[in-house]
Amino acid sequence: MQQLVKARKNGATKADKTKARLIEVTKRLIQEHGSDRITLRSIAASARMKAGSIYYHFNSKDEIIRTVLESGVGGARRAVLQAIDEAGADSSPLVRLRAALGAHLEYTIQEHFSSRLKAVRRLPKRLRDHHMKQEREYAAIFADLLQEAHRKGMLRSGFNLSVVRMLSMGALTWVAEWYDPNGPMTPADIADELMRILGGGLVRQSSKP
Amino acid sequence: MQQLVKARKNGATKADKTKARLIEVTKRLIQEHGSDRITLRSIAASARMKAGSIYYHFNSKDEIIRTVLESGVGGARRAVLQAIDEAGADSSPLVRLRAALGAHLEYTIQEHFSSRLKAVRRLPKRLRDHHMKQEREYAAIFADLLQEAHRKGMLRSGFNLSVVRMLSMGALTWVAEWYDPNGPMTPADIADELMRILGGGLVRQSSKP
DNA sequence: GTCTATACGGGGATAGAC
DNA sequence: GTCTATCCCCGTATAGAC
Repeated sequence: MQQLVKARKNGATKADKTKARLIEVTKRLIQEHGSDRITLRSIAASARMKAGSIYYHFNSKDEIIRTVLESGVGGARRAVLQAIDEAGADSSPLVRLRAALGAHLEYTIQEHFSSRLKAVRRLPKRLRDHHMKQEREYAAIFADLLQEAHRKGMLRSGFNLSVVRMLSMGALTWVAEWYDPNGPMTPADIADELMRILGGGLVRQSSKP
Repeated sequence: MQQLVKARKNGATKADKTKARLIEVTKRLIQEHGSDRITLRSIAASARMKAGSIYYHFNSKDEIIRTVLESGVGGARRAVLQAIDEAGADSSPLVRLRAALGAHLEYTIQEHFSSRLKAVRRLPKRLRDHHMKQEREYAAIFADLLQEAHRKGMLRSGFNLSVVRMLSMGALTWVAEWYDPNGPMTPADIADELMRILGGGLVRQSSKP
C-alpha cells in the first residue's frame, strides 16, 4: 500500500515495525487511560514521534483505534479458547465454563476490556457492525458451553440461557469497575464465587420465600 | 448568589424555572446520548437558548453535570427504597432484595445509570469523592439486605457477601449495555432470572463437577 | 435574563520540507 | 519516514450590548 519496494530484514520493513510500535503504545494508553482521552499527539509522544507522522502509517485515528480494538477482542478470544483447551475437551462443560469465565475475567481486568466494549458502541456504525460480529462470536463460546451442559441434562430447567449468559458475563465485565488489585480477592477467587452462585445457589432451599 | 431581589410568583423566580429546565434537558440528553458527547451548545439548544446564557445559571459545565449526577444517584436511591418499602418491612429480606434489585435494574435501564456511574470517575477528585460517598451509601442498601438474610440464617455459608453483592449489581448494571426494549424480556423478567440464579442455583446438584 | 461576538485552547488532519 | 507548520472545526468560557 504505502511502500511498493520493501527492503526487508527478516520480513519486516521499518514501516512495519513502526506501525507495530504505534499499535503497541496505543494499546497501552487505552489500558491506562481508557479509550477516550487518548489523542494522536499523546500516541505520537509515547511512540517518540510527532503527531503528523502517524498519517504515514494510518489514515485516521479511527483506523488505529479499530486495529487495537480488534486485537483486543481477538486476544480475549484466544485467551478463553486456550483456557477451555487446557481444561480438556473431555472435561465437564461446567469445568470448561469455569475456565472460560475465569479467562474472560482475567482478560477483562488486565486489558480494561469493558472500556473497549463500550468504545465499540461509539464507533461509526460501519466499523461498529464488524465489532459487534466479533463480539457475537465471542459470546457464542460461552453460549455453546451452556448449551452443551443443558443438552447433557446438567442444568435446572426454566432458565433462559441467553439471559443467564449475559448476566454472568456482565457481572464479570463490571468487575473491572470495582476491582482492587491490592485487595484480598484474586480474579480466580471472584470467578470461583460466581461459579459457586451458578452451581448450587446462594440461598438455602429451606429459606426460599 | 445571582439575584439579591427575587420577584417571586408562587416561590419560584424566572431564574429558578430556567435553571430547573436546564437540569431537566441535561438529564434527558444524558439518558439519550450518554454523559459524554453532550455539549453546552446542545444543552442550550434543547432548552431553547444560546450557550452563553447558561453561564447566568451555572458557573461551569461541570456544575451542571454534577447537579444532574447528584439527582441521578438520589433518584436511584429513592426508587430502590420505595420498592423496599412497598415490599413491606416485615417481609423476607429476600423478597425485599428482589424488590431492590428490580428497582435498581429498572432505574439503570431507564436512566442510563451506568454511564453516570462511569462519568463520576472522570470528575475532578473533590467532586468525585462526594459521589463515591453517595455510591457507597447506595450500595449499603443492598449490603444490608444481604446481611439481614445472613443473620437470619437464610444464606448458605462460604460466600463473600461483598463479592456476591458486587457481582449481582454489576450483572444488572451491565444489562443496559445489551437490553433491547423491543425484545421479549422485561426488566422484571431479568431481575427474576437473577433471583432464580441466586436462590436455588443454576446447576442441578447431581451434576456438579 | 438572554443575546451576539469573540477569545482561547485542543484535537484531527494536511502540505511540503528534509 | 519523520519533521514542522498550519488549517479548520468544535468546545468551554467571557464581555458587553440589549
